[in-house]
Amino acid sequence: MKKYIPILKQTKLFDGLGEEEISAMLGCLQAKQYSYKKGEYVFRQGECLSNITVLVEGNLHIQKDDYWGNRSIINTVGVGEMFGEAYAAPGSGTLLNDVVAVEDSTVLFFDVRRILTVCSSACKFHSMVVQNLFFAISEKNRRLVQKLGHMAKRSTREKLISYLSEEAKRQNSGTFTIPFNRQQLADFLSVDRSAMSNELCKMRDDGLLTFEKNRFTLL
Amino acid sequence: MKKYIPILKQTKLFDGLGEEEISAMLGCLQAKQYSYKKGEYVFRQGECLSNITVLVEGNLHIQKDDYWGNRSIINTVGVGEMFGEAYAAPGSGTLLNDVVAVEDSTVLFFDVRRILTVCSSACKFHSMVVQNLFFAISEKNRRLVQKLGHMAKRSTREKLISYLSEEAKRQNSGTFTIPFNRQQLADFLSVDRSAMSNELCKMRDDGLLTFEKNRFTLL
DNA sequence: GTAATTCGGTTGTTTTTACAACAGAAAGAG
DNA sequence: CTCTTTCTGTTGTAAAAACAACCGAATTAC
Repeated sequence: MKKYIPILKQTKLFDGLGEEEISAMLGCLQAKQYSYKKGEYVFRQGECLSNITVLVEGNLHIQKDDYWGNRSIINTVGVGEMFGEAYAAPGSGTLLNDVVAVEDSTVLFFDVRRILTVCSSACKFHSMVVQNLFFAISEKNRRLVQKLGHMAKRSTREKLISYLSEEAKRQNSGTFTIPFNRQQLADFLSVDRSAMSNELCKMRDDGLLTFEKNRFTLL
Repeated sequence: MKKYIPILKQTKLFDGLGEEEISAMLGCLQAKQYSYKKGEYVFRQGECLSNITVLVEGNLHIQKDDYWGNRSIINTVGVGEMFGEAYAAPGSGTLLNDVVAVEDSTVLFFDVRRILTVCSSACKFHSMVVQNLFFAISEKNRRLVQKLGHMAKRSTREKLISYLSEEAKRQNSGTFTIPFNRQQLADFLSVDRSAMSNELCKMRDDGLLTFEKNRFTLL
């Protein structure tokens, strides 16, 4: 687990802490490490969470499948990102979505109660971590609202423009890659894949953008 | 401002604190009180927030209008609820939405830095309030994900069922009222009002539900 | 009380999307 | 290398939503 400390140092959760301090906290927070093969579930809808987790290898999707097989991708989790933090509060209820590995992935689990309860031992960074937790979840909140903004658009084209513009802005470049293939992007925006594919090509023909695989350029 | 202390005592932000403690904190947090007439803006998109606010009277909508006048209602804020907390972190950027009073409303403003910085004076409840803040934003996060769930549904009927079912569950009753009129509900679910109205009536004819104004019963 | 405005429902038309089926290209397995 | 599977784009059709226009009822303003 030690080898992931440089990654943890980069996370929002441990922002401001040194490697030695993180190392000390790993024990204090009862960190556990699990690995998942591509396609495996990390969590399933309806489960009770008692951990905050950090992805240290791979890629995850937070998603939901309905009775008819329609998939909706809520969010992606990249290396260094956290998930499960919205269920840390007592009385949060059960998980609303599935969390699934879209690549071979490794996840660190931290005991929620250990984070929220100031421990008696030497590690005095709990209050800092709680504030980090608050900042991190704030950012997620803002991103969820942005996603709502994409999905609120009435047409597929507008949804695409809304999403791709944000991504360009976020990556500070008119050329950027997205973490989705076509089907996943359609599931993320809640539209039909073939219709979306069609719309993308029309937008290219209209001179709005170019693309190759998951690399896009806005014009 | 004192008269709102019983309301503040009921909020998630001050959960666990007594009236005297809240009273003390009002000064410590530099609370300010503002009132808004129906239709007035509390905040506008693009503003910088440096306050966490609590609604103590009235009703607010967090919403966004696009260039063509399409309105999208992100969320409602009821008495005792908080808003702006997602922008408390440094580097949060500017507000993505408008916040508007849909009734005559009164709002209390609290200085964010005062909340996050432990003050030197006697009031020792800051860490508790930060944790409360974290729990509150967690819940908002889960509700946003639920809203994404409604909006991810492909048809207007499914969106309605998804939203109304959740509302029934939340209010623990098959009969419940919603905080929207028809236009607002349409803006909330991002669909056309007349089409939605039509669909609601079809659903009633199909025996799925009954309604009168903003009072619904699921069958 | 009357006028004006808002609100909810209805209908017909146009536009958009979903759905289904297929084909070529690319990627992966053996 | 060859076979299989996945991925992306394409097309036509059916279904659904958006849009516009209108009406009566309810609410609000004066």
